Amino acid sequence: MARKKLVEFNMNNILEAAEELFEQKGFDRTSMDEISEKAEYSKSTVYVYFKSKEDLRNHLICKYMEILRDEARRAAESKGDFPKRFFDFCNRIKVQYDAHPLFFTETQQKISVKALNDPKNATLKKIYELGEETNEAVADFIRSGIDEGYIRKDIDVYTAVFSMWSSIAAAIEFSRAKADYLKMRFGISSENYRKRALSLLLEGVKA
Amino acid sequence: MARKKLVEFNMNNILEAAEELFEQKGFDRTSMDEISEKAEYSKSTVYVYFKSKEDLRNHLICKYMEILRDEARRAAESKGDFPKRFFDFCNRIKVQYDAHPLFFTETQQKISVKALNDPKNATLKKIYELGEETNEAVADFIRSGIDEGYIRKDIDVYTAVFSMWSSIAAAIEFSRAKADYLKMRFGISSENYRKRALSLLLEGVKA
Amino acid sequence: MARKKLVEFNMNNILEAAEELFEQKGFDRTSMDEISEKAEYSKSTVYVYFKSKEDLRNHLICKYMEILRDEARRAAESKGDFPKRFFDFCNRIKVQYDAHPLFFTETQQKISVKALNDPKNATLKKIYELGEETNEAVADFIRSGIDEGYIRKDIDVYTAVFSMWSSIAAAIEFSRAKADYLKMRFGISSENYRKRALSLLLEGVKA
Amino acid sequence: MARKKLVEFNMNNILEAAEELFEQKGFDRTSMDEISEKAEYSKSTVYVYFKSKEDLRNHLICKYMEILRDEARRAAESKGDFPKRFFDFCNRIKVQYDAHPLFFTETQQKISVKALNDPKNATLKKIYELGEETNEAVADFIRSGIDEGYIRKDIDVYTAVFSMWSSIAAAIEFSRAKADYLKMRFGISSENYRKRALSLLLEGVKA
DNA sequence: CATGAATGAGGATTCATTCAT
DNA sequence: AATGAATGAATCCTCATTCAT
Repeated sequence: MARKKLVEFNMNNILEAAEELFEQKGFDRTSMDEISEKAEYSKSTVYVYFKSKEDLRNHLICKYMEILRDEARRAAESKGDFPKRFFDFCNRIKVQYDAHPLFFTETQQKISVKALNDPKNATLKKIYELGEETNEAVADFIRSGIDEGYIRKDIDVYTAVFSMWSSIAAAIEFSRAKADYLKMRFGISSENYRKRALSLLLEGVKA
Repeated sequence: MARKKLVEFNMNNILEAAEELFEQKGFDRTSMDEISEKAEYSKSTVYVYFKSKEDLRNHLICKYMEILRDEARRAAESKGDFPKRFFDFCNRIKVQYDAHPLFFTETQQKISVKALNDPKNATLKKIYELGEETNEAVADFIRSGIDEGYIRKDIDVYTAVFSMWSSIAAAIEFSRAKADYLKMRFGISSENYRKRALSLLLEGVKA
Repeated sequence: MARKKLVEFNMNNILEAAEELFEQKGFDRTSMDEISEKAEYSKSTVYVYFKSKEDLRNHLICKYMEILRDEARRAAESKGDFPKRFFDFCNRIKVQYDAHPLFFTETQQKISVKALNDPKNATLKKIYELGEETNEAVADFIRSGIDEGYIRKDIDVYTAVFSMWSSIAAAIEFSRAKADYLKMRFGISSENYRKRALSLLLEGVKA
Repeated sequence: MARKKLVEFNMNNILEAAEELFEQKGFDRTSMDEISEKAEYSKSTVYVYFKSKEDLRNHLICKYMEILRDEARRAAESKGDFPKRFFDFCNRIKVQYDAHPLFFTETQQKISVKALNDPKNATLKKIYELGEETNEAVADFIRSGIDEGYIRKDIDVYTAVFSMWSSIAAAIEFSRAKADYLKMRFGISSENYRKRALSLLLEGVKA
């Protein structure tokens, strides 16, 4: 029905406004007033679609987690030699991060705790599930590197999953947060730094 | 003078109260009322010592940066084989992180921007300088690893400085944030995970 | 018609939900959302049947007033010695109060004023009329006590009507509101207290 | 100190404004905005003096309870024949009720429950204590009527305390709430009605 | 130096009600 | 008849900061 589409359309408008503001000023410093104004709905209408500010954030996290899972699955299923696939994956993640600056920050929070505290919240549950699916996909990706013979066999897959993931995130975030500084102080471009840093990571798991 | 000591004493009391609250509830969610109450000073007295809430935070960052620089220098000057010194360094950082959960979060912010915006602010200037001193010390540490022959010669020192540092931070933070999850889901202790993740990092720079 | 029955059925469902909520949380603290949810109708449907929240309350008052009038008439027409009939009446009122905790509160409000302000409101008019019918019935009841010789002849009937009625209400309300307190502090049961208090009232009109 | 007096002065101004508004529009329908405006303080200042709207109400209840206790003690200590003292007491209560229309409503609530739920709240504790002191004073008053021989000896004192008190309240409230109606419908003045109703009550305890 | 008092400017959330379908 | 959507107006409460003493 057109009904359903309209609802989705409205929700997306609000989510987009919220996302942009959260990115600019941070969650706590963004007011529902600002969100509703930016989204061009009345404040009460925002509350029709999202139970609370926190709910709004959780929906965003959900969106990020979906992207993340999809990228991870895509990487796991991709073909080619491992280093190439690794850099491809990192680049795609970088693109997402550019599009959604809160991508990492929000994605790495202790959602599990939240979910346990409020077991009725469907969004939180979904976030948890998406996390599991993502871990599995990244694990598959690592395993394919092992099968290929690029990654050494004795590595602990899940340690690698988390360690790689958090280091990749750190490298991407740093390359962006300190882009100006890196350029000014060491004459190195953000992209260049990122490549080198990711290479070091890759080196760490090589057979 | 006793004057000076008293001032320092009071400032420390307030800073400690603020730190504890920022750690527990986050900066934005902590009120000056709560800080003054916890520190057992009147709210106005807090304003005598710190110009604003933001000023309070900057003082804390300064403290963290000093710790960080000192640890980095200590690592650079330490003796022994590189892997041992590396893990020693990481362990000491971990101890600091346990003592100050905001250690990384606050330390990695884009202070540089702040400093440029408000060039009169002595605290911000100091933070910037401490950052430079720390980088230098970590660079020395990496160089000593190269001299020793453990780290490969062709590595770019400053890439390694930042990459190592952000990955170490990521590993330590993750090991703590997800301790329960790691235990429950993979039966691995936080400490154990951290060791493995840091080994991977070390592997990445090995000659 | 089936139509009419359906309408009545729906109205009753809504009224019951509203009553329960008003009793639990008070009129002002109950929202139309809650009422519609509890009644399992959409909020807009509630507005189809009742013009406003106030209208909902007036319908409830009407219901209470009808009950009250019927009990008063029943008392006036009952047979036996006056004290017996008096306690019977009080007991039945008590039963109604237990079933409808707002029975007294709502019933004793200054409806008359409301009615004068909005002379088009049929519900308010009905409330006023029911009030008059009730007074008449209670007056008959008192007169029957005089005829029987139990109540002294020189009493002013309408003073007795109102005085008795408001004191009975006070005794019943108090016996319930303070049941725990009476038990704990004086070891007297709610029912026992009520009997004694009502006896004192009866004593006051005895010949 | 002048300090303390100023504080008390401010609190009283706010309390008076709140009382007037609560009387006019009811507790739930009165906003903190209105109170602060009427009291001519900023809304935040109101919150400096009273923790919440509920706190404001509790302070008012406290005030009423003090008045009540004082009147009860005064009655207990008064001299003369019992009926005279009884009517004197009722008249003084009536004066207080005229001055504070919420006197009865607020005074008769189930404070005990509140107090138990929030044992740290000093105001609630005080309300409870004042209630006890009042009961004791009214009991003394009844006992003095027994000693004098006016009230019959076999009466249960505490039943009489509560029954008398709630009936007196009911009579006074009714005489005022329905003053217009009584005049219009039965040609009897509010005062006249009250006297008769109170006489009936007195009759009920006579020896 | 230390503090009590006072406040303007929000800030999240609620709610009765209307309207188009 | 029944309802989903939308909202303006409130509502309670918080908070960083200033100022007089």
